[in-house]
Amino acid sequence: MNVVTSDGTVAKALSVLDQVTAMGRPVRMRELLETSEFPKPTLYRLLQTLTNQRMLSYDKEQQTYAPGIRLVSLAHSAWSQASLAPIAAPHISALGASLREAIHLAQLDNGQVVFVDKRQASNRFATLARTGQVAPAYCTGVGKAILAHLPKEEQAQALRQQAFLKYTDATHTSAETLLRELEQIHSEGVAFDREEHEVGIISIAAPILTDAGRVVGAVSIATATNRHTLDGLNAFRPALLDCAALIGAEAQSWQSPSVPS
Amino acid sequence: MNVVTSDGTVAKALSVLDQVTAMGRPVRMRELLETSEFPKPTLYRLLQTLTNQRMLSYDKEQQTYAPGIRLVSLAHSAWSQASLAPIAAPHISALGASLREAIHLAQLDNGQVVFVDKRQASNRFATLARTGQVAPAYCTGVGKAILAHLPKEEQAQALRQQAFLKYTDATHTSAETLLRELEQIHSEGVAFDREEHEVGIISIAAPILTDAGRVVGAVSIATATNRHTLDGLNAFRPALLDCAALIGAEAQSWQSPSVPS
DNA sequence: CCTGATGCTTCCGCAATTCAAAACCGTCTC
DNA sequence: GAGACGGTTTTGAATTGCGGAAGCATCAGG
Repeated sequence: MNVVTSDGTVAKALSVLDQVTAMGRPVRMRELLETSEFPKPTLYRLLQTLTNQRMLSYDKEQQTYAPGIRLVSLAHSAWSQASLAPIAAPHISALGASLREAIHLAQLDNGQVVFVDKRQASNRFATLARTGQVAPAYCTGVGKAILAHLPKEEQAQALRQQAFLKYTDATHTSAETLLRELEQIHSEGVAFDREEHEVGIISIAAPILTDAGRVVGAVSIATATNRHTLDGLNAFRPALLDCAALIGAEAQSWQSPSVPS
Repeated sequence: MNVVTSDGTVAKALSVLDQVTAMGRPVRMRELLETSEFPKPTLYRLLQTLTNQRMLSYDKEQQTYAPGIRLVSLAHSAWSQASLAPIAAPHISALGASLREAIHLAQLDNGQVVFVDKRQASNRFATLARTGQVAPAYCTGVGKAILAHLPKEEQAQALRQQAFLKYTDATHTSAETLLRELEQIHSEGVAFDREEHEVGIISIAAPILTDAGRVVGAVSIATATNRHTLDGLNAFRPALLDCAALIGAEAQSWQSPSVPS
């Protein structure tokens, strides 16, 4: 069992891909070079390869690289196979319809929370736009709900991956205080986001557990402080837990994260 | 300038990734091995690498591989940067609202059409394109609209990539007949899908052209034969062309496909 | 024009990765 | 217990990837 030995060329290529996508706009090689750990010709070759593979698209005029459309089609398969979204869809739709608030469905990936589906109460157009977005686990309702129900080993691993940046006054800034809350969440069965990620945004989240007791994701009801108080969110608790239970029952077995030490 | 020399390990890894996603369900190594061009240990190593990189997820119980959630988050960047969707969103929403039919927004990738956004008017035909889905170019409205407006060189390249499988009685089965229709589409400005991909489904599509005259995608209005006739679709032509023009105007410059010979 | 600066691209010898045959191991079946 | 089947590991050979250094464009300002 090899350990931290990041495997080969593929890893390097993907790291470059990550870097490009993270920029959030078309970038020139120069800009990447500043951040990159790779020397110029290597970076160049990797960009070439990724472009050939259509994972990146290259604008000849501007000499810029941007994520390629191939990723969109790859993600479709991933979304419809590897995510809870297809299974959960009817349930979160029902939940979203019964109470007029935003519903989020999220899963954990590499210590981060990935939103795999959303239901927006007000405008039903913005839904897909935000699917796939990532957020830190330690300061979101869904993130904490998942973390709290992770097996010890994996939880420790995940906690080590948290950055503990202070987004707001309420953000946890250390593993210790977070861990204390996680224990409480574990016993209570729901997690709250108390404006920890964004001021004015609160949520109540419940973990999605399989029969075997494994967490596979979380659902949350998110709202704004000018619409509800934290205490007010408690009213949603039964419906939320119900929804999470229904999804969990259908998500029979699920792939394990399989993260090596 | 090396030509068909598919570049290295990254290409191989991605080809395996493609193969897994194409299966549409979790697969065991054995199944992949049957189709794969790689010998067993090589395939094994590539799967390992992809799993380590979280591009695939591995179910220890079932010993199966499935697309990883990392793809979903990667795609978010791709979708919001490399696709027309963000720019086109308001326009296709408007179009979808004014007439109650399904709107599709698509782009070309490697000879295939990738649906980057859609608006469903009624829920009746949920089987239609989901975001990220791919379809052949030669037998869809959007596909033909794009092909018809491609520069000669790229068009020839794209035609070579078509499989010309006969999905229905109306499907083109050769480049010759398709090319003839493409010429007509080019002069007319819109393309029709005459149940070429699926029986009972028709559409009218318009290319999205930049100021420079480059085609960057297509919009279509799709419906069922029991709701409209092909002639009936003509009524939508002005609105569709209008929408396409608006999107094209905003899509200033766009990355070129950059596919080597 | 030249000249220097910047940033992309190519060369090329060295070395590290990748490759795949063969052997090995763990299960499941008869 | 023997045999078949899939998955995993080993290992030497060699293909590939690597990256320093040098080569080009392009664009300033002199």
